[in-house]
Amino acid sequence: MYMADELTGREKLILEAIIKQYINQAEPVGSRTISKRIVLSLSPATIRNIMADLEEKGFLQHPHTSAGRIPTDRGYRYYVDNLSKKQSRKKTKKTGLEPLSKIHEREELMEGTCKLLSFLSKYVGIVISPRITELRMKHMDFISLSPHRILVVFVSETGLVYNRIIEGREPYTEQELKMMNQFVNENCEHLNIFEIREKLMELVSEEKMLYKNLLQNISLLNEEINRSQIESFYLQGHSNILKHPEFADLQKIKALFNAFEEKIKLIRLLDKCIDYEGVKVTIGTENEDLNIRGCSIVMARYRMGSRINGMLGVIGPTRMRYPEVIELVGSAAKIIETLFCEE
Amino acid sequence: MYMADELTGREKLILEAIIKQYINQAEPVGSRTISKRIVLSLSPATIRNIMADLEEKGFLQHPHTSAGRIPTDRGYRYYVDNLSKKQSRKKTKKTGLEPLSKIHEREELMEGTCKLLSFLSKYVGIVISPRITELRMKHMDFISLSPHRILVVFVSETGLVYNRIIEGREPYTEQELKMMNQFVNENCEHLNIFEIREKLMELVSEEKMLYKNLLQNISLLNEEINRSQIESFYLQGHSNILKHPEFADLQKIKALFNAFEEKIKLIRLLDKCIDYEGVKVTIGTENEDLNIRGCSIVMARYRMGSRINGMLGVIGPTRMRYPEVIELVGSAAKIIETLFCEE
DNA sequence: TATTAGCACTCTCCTGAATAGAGTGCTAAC
DNA sequence: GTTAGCACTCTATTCAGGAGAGTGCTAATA
Repeated sequence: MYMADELTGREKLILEAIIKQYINQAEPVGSRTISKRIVLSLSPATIRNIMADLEEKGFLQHPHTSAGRIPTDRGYRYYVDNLSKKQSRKKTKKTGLEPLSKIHEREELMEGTCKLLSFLSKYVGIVISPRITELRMKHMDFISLSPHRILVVFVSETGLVYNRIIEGREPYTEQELKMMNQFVNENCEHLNIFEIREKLMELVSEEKMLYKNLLQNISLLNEEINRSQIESFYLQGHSNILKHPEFADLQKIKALFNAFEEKIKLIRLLDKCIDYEGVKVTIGTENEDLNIRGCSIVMARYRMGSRINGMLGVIGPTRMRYPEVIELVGSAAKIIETLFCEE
Repeated sequence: MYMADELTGREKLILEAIIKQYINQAEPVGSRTISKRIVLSLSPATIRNIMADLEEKGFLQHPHTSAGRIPTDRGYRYYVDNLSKKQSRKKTKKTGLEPLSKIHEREELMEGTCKLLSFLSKYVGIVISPRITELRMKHMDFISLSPHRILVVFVSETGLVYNRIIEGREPYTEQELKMMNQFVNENCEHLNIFEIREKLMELVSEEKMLYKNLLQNISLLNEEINRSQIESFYLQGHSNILKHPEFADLQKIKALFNAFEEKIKLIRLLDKCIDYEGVKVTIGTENEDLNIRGCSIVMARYRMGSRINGMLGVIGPTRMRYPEVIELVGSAAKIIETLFCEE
């Protein structure tokens, strides 16, 4: 799939110059421009020859005969993998993410991170909370709302709070709830939601019938767990995307905004980076979702505690300021990690 | 401001016909079209005369000399107040909101309502949860996360859950927390968050020093309360708005999407309907926010229990299917109310 | 052999003129 | 009061022409 034709030093230099220029100006880059910009003093004619070579190899393309070149997705990929890395870590200057360290509440932190990602990148920010299934219990409450309905509050060791209402066919007694509460909080610390369910099973087999109704409905929790993933999804900066000239076309805007509203699809798309160490960049057609063609995604996962994964990142046009955004996303992931670890 | 010139029966009929036609077709309406559509058999020339009258009175306008008429904001207002009402309640046919009655969890219900509002209206749906300050306590939990941080879970009588983390300068003991927990749950049922704070004040003056640190920081809750309003705000159907021809202009889209991202401003805008009984319609320039010019808002508040107010509604172009949307929003408010009352 | 200058060629974008079409406003007749 | 007729206005579309940007190729040059 990925042809291994290496580029000469000069080709690399020119490819990089073209991409940088295009990222800044959003217009096809001509040979004259590069001839002037570049350190090597080469005439436009020479540049043209090299450009033709780069086009043949699939790194550049031509909107039409008499226009300059623009990078292909493959061109961007080469740039991200081979050309942009050196400069990316110059000094650890201000990232702009500093305000985050003052937030101590999950929802607020997630939303705040998302806003900052969008604000600093000028693209669209995404943050996904850790799944509840990855969290270990610190405290759990079963609160009676009505004889048929229990509110379950789950607090993780990392301080994240999830709440769900479960609805049963049979009524519960306050008595039952109290016992549940006590049992779970005394016996289930450090367990995740599945393990807690196991423990409850054991309890029932010991003291049969006492919790019959309760347990029957605890299994409902499982269905609910899946849904909770959707709720913990943050997307910010929709209007940012409109500032970029590649989205001057109404059709493209529509397609993209449709994609943004299908949270479930987006989550699936992003899930693919969950095994990836570090910042993952997905460029244009590397994404399967057709509505997202023309866009790149820069994502990183973050860990909370032992193996608790959430994700955050940025979506923008393929013509993205990659080095800057990659660093931003990386820093954000690190900040979130340290914020939740220090407790 | 609002001139009281009444319209003749014929003028009303024609104004209504023009507005209906324009709402459907989104194009300036000519005299020929109306002449054919209308029950009265009048020639285009006569219609033109009446149109000129309506324009003089401020109900219609002319994009340019040789175009048909389009309604002014005032025209829409007259239509909504005087013309559209008769048909609006024909039969209580299916609203499409039925799936809501199966949802029993606050966040899910709010988001689901918002999605349905947007889906059924084809405009943008808005839902605002009740303020925590309006809610009465059913249960409250103070859970220790670390010596300096307490998670406060507040469950209202209506089953809404809010959680906040408060951070103190002085450390708390588990002991103190337990006493707090017990005291609040035994003495503060049915109270709102402010009243609970009062009660805690009393407690401290009785048993001085014991809860010193705790109380000092309970006041922090107040700051947090304000912020919580922002979190309970749902907006859905951004891409719907792009389907309407009045938003073919990129500038308009940008302005509107900027408005959508400034949640706080939006909330303030919508707050104005909180004292209004029934469904409130705000048309075009009746809104102060410049970014929202060209849009109408149809909102209704809903009550949960005694005086607990939330709001829901729809934002769309001034060329909106008012009767239908007004009925939709009204039904949605009623459904939410009954869902939370029956417990 | 690599580089460069020169030049014809291609394609886009902008402008202005011409034209068709929709709908009005006015006048005079019914 | 209503209507037919007609001149008029304004928009939207199409088409041709010209400027501009940038290429691709060829032949000359170092």
